[in-house]
Amino acid sequence: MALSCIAQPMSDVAALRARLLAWYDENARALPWRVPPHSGRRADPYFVWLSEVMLQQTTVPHATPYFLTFTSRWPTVSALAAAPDADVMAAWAGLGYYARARNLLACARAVAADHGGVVPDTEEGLRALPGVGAYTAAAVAAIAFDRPANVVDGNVERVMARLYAVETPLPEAKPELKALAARLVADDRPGDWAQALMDLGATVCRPKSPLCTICPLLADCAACSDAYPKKSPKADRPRRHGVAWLLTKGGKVALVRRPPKGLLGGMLALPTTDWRAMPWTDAEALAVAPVSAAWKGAGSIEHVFTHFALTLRVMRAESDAPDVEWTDRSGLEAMPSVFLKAARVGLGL
DNA sequence: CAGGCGTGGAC
DNA sequence: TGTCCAAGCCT
Repeated sequence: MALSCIAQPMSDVAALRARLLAWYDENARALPWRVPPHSGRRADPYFVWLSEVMLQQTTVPHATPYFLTFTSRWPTVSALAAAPDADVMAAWAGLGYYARARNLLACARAVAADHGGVVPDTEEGLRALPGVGAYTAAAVAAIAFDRPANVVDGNVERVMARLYAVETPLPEAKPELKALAARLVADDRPGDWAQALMDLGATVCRPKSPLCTICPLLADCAACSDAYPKKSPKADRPRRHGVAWLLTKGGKVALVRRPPKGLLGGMLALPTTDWRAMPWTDAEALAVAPVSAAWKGAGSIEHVFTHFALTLRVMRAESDAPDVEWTDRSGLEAMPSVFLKAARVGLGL
């Protein structure tokens, strides 16, 4: 991309805002939790909050079916608050970052118990809820309540870094990028402004191959390329090894509930050994098997988490066991993806 | 406050 | 294959 960039004076905030809002009027994405610009309606605060939590570090295509399932099954925050933990965790299975589901339920119950089932309408009130950080509080305040909050997510950081050719690398540049975004916030259409910036980042000012030739902020932009944001090098990812125990009884599989905190916390899972740097020999693994049985190798899977890669061997046996939950094949989908993959391989599916 | 915390898709 | 993510939050 070799466009010539002639950035406007930094003072011309009103013109920049007008250009982006006009672009948004024509190009706003239609999403299930949204209302179109100039519709005269506000989005349901529960829908906005739920969608924002699901979209944390998660793509729109991945989150959308979960959003539709949740809102169909639990149409209000009070309905969600009344749901059993196991139902909500199972419905979240596959979406990742399971602390979000635990906090989601805690948040819904706090809203039901402490706020009469009404989502708080200020950044401060929202920020006090579990799982609601600076970004989500600002996003809900702006989008659901039209408050002039500074909504800064990864999209907005990228747009600011390019608009102003910020040389500081991420994550160090975060405060600087947030301050640049704050200069553009105004009382006019704050919800649309926030969504316009994020839509621009998602569809035009993309991480790779930005569409600078059709960008409504081309004349404002100091970069007109993907040369920004600069990024600090990230640490490499270690590998760990584990063994998963696929214990069957007839057509059923034994599942356990993982401890409430930490990796995959609170989720149904296959029993496993520890996940450690050194691969497990058969003898080492069998010494810590959950039950004595005729364990046989049934394959292995690779799975990549945020901060390590896992090689998980699957050992299978037919037996009985105490303190487990027996599930049929359909119940496997209540597990995180790593265990679903392991179960499928072990069962030969 | 740097690191823990998932997943599936793009290239 | 490996690399880089995508609308962050919590401790």
